[in-house]
Amino acid sequence: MFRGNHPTRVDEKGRLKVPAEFKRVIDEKYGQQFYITSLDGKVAQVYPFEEWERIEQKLAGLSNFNPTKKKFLDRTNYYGQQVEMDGQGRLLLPQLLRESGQIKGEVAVLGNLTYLVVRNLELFKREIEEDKFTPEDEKTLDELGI
Amino acid sequence: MFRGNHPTRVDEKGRLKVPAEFKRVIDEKYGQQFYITSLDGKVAQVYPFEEWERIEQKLAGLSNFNPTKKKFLDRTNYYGQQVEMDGQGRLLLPQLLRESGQIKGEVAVLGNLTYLVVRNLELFKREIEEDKFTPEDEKTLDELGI
DNA sequence: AAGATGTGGGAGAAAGTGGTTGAAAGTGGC
DNA sequence: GCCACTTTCAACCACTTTCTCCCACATCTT
Repeated sequence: MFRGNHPTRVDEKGRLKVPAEFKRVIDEKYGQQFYITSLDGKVAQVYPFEEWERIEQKLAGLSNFNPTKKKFLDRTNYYGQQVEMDGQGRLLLPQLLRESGQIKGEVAVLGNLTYLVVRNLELFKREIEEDKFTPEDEKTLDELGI
Repeated sequence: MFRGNHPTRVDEKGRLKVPAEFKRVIDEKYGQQFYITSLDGKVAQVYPFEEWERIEQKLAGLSNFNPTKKKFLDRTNYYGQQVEMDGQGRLLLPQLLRESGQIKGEVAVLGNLTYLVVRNLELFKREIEEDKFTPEDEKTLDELGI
């Protein structure tokens, strides 16, 4: 399971260094193959290939004419690419995603249990500053006892 | 199995360079023959010939008077052509399809498991931007645990 | 200080591109 | 119906660009 935030950088060739913390989890549980995609073009989602296959299996249960399935696959196909980790533990991010999400230079790599999320650090920071907690948010958290 | 998006271009002669990633899969599992067709004229579907034959076999099980079969064959015959990959790994796209789907210049080649989908990159991008996820879509995905 | 982690860059291989030539198919006239 | 001309197409060749792999150095951590 991936957890937490490890800031790192994407070099000029578009290679993402997988933080050592996450690398350990990968070496333990997964292979070298990944599926990198996105739903919105803003953040890259990095799935160990085994995890992505599980999602495909779940989708397989839906009709091909299900509009949600179509939208989901259109997006993930548009942004997606299967990539292999190199000997230095780096992943080449698809060019389309680097451009649309400005995923270059300083980025945040966030653990999201079964997959990793990569996003431009500066944009992330700005989003957090702008998206304040509302009273409803606080109420929701209260009810959960957080 | 074909997966993900590999943007490429169709040259002035209408030749599609098969992205190396997909080429590897083809060399491994299939021959040099393809059947290129479409159901809507907007996107080209590129089947390794062996896969297309499987579809034909499935259709063979239906009556010739089945209206769905008739429509399907009318369309795929209208757009379809059998083509062979050249020594440089390129496929000549049927002219009809190049025109009706504006499949020229920058295109996306999308893996769709057993076949490839080719579509104009700009049109694809526009479609994704316009076709937003609705709250119902999110609910459906939630229920699947995605 | 030594090992582990992160970074950059260069050489060679692979992928991608464009053009030319010869063959084949199509067309029209005799 | 046959022949000759025209046009299109497919195969091949050669060049350019990109990418991948690997090496070496820098920096951080224990």
